[in-house]
Amino acid sequence: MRTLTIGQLAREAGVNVQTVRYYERRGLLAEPPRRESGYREFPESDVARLGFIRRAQALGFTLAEIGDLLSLRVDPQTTSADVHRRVEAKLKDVGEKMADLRRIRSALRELATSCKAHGPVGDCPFLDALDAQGH
Amino acid sequence: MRTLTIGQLAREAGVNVQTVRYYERRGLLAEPPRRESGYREFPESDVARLGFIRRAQALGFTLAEIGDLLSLRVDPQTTSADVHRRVEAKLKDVGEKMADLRRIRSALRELATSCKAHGPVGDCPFLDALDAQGH
DNA sequence: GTAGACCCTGTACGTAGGTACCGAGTCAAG
DNA sequence: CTTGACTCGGTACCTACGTACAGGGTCTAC
Repeated sequence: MRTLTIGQLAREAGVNVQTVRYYERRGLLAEPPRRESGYREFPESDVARLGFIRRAQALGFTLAEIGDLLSLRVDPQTTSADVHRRVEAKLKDVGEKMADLRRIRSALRELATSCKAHGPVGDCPFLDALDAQGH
Repeated sequence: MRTLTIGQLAREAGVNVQTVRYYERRGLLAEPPRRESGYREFPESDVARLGFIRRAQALGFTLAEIGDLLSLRVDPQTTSADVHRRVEAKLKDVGEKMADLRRIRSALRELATSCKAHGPVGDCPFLDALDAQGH
């Protein structure tokens, strides 16, 4: 299997080298094997893993939560029921985020179509829709 | 119209007083009128505005982006076409976030149903689905 | 008219998530 | 076998987003 140095990994994932080391310290990336010299040899799959971390982050998950998400995959210490409970909790989070996004989206759409109608702007108070609802 | 002191606003919105002042400095809340004494008098609508800010933040928008979103509503300096362009850009962001959430959700669901099947956990490498796709 | 809760400004401190710099060792190409 | 790019670990620094504290004025209920 092809392996990557930290620099190659960072370049392919679009993050910087220090960030990779930081994630390793935080436990988001497994500690990779090393060459004699001490150079890390990352599996290629870590490119995708970094991509996941970045996307999850952009959705407002903290690194701790992302660690949770990633650890859900294999963790021989925990029971099936336990995993299931954690998955359900994450699904609830995700559902709430989706609902919020849908509200923002529909307000933006309303803004787009309504303001298109009356040429010069000036009063397009449609984003108020966002404020009004929920929580 | 009923007005709120900073403490009342903070309590109703579930944030702390310093945070309200911070948002005001950042331009996310309009500077409210003051009493003789210098006490701020917030309109009640700022409760909702704070709620919006918090929800948008939980979706990974920065305060600067949230400021953008909020300023889309009324800004007499800008043209209709300009607003429209900015709205479209935000819609694109939102669409990408939704897509990412959908992927996370479907991976979580797969994890939930698959792991339920084989009692003791140990190897449930389904979250890999997340890594594989996109971007 | 005073006690306790609240507000003012200003500045300092805290946390999450990186990012940069250092001195030293490693690697690949010419 | 040297040169330039890369890597190592360690520590220091930075930005975004708050949060706390200090010293002083205000409000309201008794």
